[in-house]
Amino acid sequence: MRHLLVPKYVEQIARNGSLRSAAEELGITASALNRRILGLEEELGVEIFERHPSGLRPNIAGEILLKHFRDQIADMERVKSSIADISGQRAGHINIATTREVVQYFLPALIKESLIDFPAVTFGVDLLERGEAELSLVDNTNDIAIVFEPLRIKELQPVYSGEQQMFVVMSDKHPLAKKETVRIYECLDYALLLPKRPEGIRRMLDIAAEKTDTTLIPVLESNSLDLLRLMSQDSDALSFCLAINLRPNLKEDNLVAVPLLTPGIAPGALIAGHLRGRTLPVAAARFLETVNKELATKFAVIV
Amino acid sequence: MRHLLVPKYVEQIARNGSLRSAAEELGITASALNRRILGLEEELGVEIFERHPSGLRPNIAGEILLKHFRDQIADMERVKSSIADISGQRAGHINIATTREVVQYFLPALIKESLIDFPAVTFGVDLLERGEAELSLVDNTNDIAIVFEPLRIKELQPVYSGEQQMFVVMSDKHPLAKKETVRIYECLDYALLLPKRPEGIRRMLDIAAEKTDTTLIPVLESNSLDLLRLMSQDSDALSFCLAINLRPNLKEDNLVAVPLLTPGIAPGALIAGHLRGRTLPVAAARFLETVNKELATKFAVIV
DNA sequence: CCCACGTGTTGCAAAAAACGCAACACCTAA
DNA sequence: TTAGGTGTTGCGTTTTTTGCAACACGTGGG
Repeated sequence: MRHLLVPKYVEQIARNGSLRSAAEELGITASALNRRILGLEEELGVEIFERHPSGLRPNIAGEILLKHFRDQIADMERVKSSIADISGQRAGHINIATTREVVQYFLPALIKESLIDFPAVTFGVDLLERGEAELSLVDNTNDIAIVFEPLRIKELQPVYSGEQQMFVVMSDKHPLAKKETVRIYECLDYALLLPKRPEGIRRMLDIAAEKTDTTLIPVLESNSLDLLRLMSQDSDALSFCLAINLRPNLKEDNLVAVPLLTPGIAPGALIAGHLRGRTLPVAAARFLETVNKELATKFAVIV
Repeated sequence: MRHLLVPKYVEQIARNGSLRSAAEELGITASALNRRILGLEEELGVEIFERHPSGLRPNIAGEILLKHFRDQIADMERVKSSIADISGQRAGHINIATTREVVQYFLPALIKESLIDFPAVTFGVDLLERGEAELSLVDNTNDIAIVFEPLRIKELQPVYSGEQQMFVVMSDKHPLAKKETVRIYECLDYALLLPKRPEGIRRMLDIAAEKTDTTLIPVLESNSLDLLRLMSQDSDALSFCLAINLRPNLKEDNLVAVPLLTPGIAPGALIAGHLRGRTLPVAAARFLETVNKELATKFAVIV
C-alpha cells in the first residue's frame, strides 16, 4: 500500500531503533528515510524521535503517532482482507503467537486443513516464551495468541478458554504405567524430565509439588519437549505433558500417558484469543473461530 | 498530512460523486485524480468505484475502504490534537452539529468562553434538520452533536442526556401571562406561532395536542424561532420554546414564558454526544465535557 | 591517545513519480 | 443534433524522491 509507506517507515525505525538498519530492511538508503522523517516532523510541527548517538527513539509524541500508525497498518490489512473476502477470494495472512507446549500436534493439523480449503490464506507461527506471546499482540506483530496460563490477560481477549489436564508420560513397562491416575508424590521416586522454568507447564508442576511440601529435582531440564518425551522411552524417567500436546500414537514409541492428579490445585487454562479491542481481519477471525470450535470439542470450556 | 492524500481524494470523490468536481475542490486536475484512483485500484487488485456516465459511485469494496479512510482521517486529527495537547498548545478544530432549537443562546456563550481560554481551538457549527445532525457524525463531517429528540440513537453515544421543559412565550399583557403553568388546550383559543414540521419541538407539541384530541392550527409556521418569538410581542399570539432556548432577558421585549404542562407525555430529551465507538480528538472531547457540565448544572440529567 | 565503527545529516545530480494540458470516447437531456 | 456532463489516455514538463558520497558527532577498544 503506497500511501502507508510513511507509517511503515516510522514503524520500522521504532522497531529497529536506528535509521540505517531500518533503511536497510526497507530497501532504501538512510538519507531517503531520514528526509521522510524530517518531512513528517515538519508537517506535524513536532519532533517525533529523540536523536541519540546510538540511534532514534520515539518521544512521547512519537509514541502516540506510532500507536496510530500501527493501528492504521493493521486496519488496512483488515480492510484488504474484507475486500478479498467479499470478492470471494478469501485471502490474507495470519500471524499466530504461541508457546511450545501448545503447537506440537494441534496447530499443524488445523493449518494444513486451512491451506487446503483456502490456499490464498498464508500463515506465520511465532514460538515465544511465556508472556511474550501476549505482548506480541500489542504491536500487531501477531494477530492470534494460543497460550497456556497467560501472564498478561488485560491485553488478551479470550475466544476460547479451557482447562488442560496434565499427563505423566513414561515407558509402558514402568511400574506406574498400569495405574489409572498418578499423583505428584508418586513421581518423586523416579528420575524426572522437566521443561525449563519459564514454561507454563513447569510452573504448574512446581505449584503442585509445593502443595505436597516437596521440590521437583529434574535429571534433565530442557525446552525441547520432544527430547523429554523420547528420554522416557526405555527408561524409568518420567516426563510431563499437556492433554493438547499428547502424541496421538504413543504406543508406537512404547510409551503411555497417565493423568496426573493435582487435588486442590486448579488445572492450568489454555487460552486462544486476540488483542482486546481489536477487530481481526476476516481470515484471522475465521481461523480463530475454527481453533475455538476444535478446542471446544476436544476439551472442556470454562467461563 | 501528505500521506493521507489518497484517503482524502477517495473521500472527496465519494462525497461529490464525480471525479471532475472532486478534482476541482482538491485543486488538481481530473486526470491526476483519475490516475491516483486507478493506481489505488491496481494496488488493491479490485475496483472500488462503479463507473456511471453520471460519475463515480463506491461499490461494496469501495464502501468498506471509504469507511476505513474516513476513520483514518478522523484518527489522524485526533492524533494531531493529542500531540498538540501534550506540547501544551491545546490546538484543534471542533465541528458541532446541532439544530435551531438548541444553539441560540447556549452554544455561543460556551464557544466564546473556549475561544478566550484556548485561542488555538477553532470551531465549526452546522445547523441541520432533525435527524441530519446524527447522520453527519457517521462520515466524520462533525465531531459533536447537540440535538433535541434525536431520530437515530444507534449511532449517537450520549454524554449528556436530559429533559427539556417546554415554555409558552407570550406578551406580558396576555390573559395567560399571570398563570403559573399552562396546558395545551388553554392555548387553542389564541393564534399559534409554530416551528415548522421536522423540528423536534414541533413534534412534541403535535403529540401533546393529539393526546387531548385536538390539532394545532398555526397562523404562522416558520423555522426561524426568532421570528416566532418576536411575533408574540404586542399580540395575543403564542409561541413555544425549549428551556435551553429561552431568551435570558425576555422582560425587555415585554414577553413572559410560562411552563407548558403536558401530563402523560414524557418531556423531550436533549442529548449531547458523539459517534458511538469513536474516540474524539482531545479538544473536542474536552469541549463536549464542558457542554455536559454546563447542561448538567442548568438542567436535570436523566439516565 | 587515536582509530574504527556506529550513529544522523546534508549537497548535488540522476531517476522516478506526479502533474497539467489537450484530445478523445461515451452518455444524457434539451 | 447539439451542448454539457462524465471518465480516460498520450505526451511533455514539473516536482518530488532517491542514491551516492561526504561530513559531523559520539563511543568503545587497543
